[in-house]
Amino acid sequence: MGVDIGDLLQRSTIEVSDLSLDIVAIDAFNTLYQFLSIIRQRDGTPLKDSQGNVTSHLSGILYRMTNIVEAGVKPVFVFDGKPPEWKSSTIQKRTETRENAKVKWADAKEKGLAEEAYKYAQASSKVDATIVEDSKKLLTAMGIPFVDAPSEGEAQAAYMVKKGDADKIASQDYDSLLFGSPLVVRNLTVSGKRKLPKKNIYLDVKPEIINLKESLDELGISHSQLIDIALCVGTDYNEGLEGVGPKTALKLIREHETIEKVLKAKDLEIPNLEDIKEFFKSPDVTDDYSLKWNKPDSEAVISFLCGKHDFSEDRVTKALERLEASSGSGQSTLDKWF
DNA sequence: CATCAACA
DNA sequence: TGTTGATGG
Repeated sequence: MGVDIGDLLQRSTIEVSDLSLDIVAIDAFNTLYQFLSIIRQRDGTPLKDSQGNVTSHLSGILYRMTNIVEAGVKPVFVFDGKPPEWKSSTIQKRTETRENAKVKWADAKEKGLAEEAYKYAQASSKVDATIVEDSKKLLTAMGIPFVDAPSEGEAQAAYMVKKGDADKIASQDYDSLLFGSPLVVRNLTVSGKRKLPKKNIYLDVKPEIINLKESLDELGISHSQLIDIALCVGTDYNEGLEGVGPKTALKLIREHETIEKVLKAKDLEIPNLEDIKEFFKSPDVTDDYSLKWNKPDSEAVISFLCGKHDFSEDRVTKALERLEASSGSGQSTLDKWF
C-alpha cells in the first residue's frame, strides 16, 4: 500500500507531546485499516459486539484519540472519496489479496498454525462502508471533526496543510508527500511499546516526522522529481519499473532528470503517465469543510458504544472523563481547543 | 491498539 | 513504579 520511498527521506523521531496544539489531519483510511489489523485477539479474531459487528476500529478511535487529544493534539479525520480511475487495478488486486487471505486464515486455523493464522487474519481486514459510517458517528459524538474528500483523502489533507488549515498529516504512507504536504507524521496512531515476536525485547515505536523540503534539499531534487522517483518504484496508480527500487530510481532520475527521459532511454512506458503526474500535482480537493472541535457528547458516546456495541460503561466513562478534561471545561487548553 | 489486575 | 499476561467487544 502506498509508495516505498521512505529510505530516501529525512526522518526524525519526536514525542506525541511535540505535536501539542497542532492540528493534525489524519488519513482516515490508513488509520482505520491499522486499527482493524492490529486490534485483535491472539487467534486473529477482531473485537466484535454480541451481534457480530466488528468493533476494533471503535476501540482504537476511542482510546487512541483520547490519548493524543490529552497530549494536546487537535485531530481531524480526512476520509477518502472517489478514487481516480487508474487506481482500479490496485483496488482489484487488494480485493484478491484479501479474499486469498481469508481462505488461508481458515486453512491455517484448521491446521493449528497460530502465527500464520494471525498473519492472514490481519491481511483480511477491510475498511468497508459500515466501518466508515460507525467511525464518523463516534468521532462526531467525541467532538472530533472529519472531512469528506472528493477524491483521495491524502490529497485533501495535503491541501489543508498547504492552505494552513492543518499543520501536519498523520499517515503511515508516503503519498502525502507526493501530494505536497510539507510535513508528515508517521506512527502517530501505532506508537507505543511493541513486543518483538518470539524475543524478550520491547521496541519503543515513536512517532517520526518527515519534512518534505528538507528531504528534497538533502537529495538535491525537486518535488516533481520525487514524484518521478515514486512513479519509477510504483504507486497506487502504476506498476513501477521492473527491478527498480528507491535507490535505483533516485539514480535514474538524477541521471536523466525526468521520468519521461528515463522511459525513453529504456524504451519503456507507463500507462496514463501524464494524468497521474497531473493528479499528484493538482488533485481534486474541496474547501467545503469546517473544522470545529467540540466537547464530547458523553451520552451519545455511551449509547452508541455501550448500548449498541457492548463496550464496558466503566471503561468508556473513564475515557470520556479524560477527553472532556483535555478538550476544554476549565483547562488551559480551553481557548486553543474551541 | 488499549486497559486492567496481578505481581515483583 | 514498572513489567507481564490476559482480555477488551
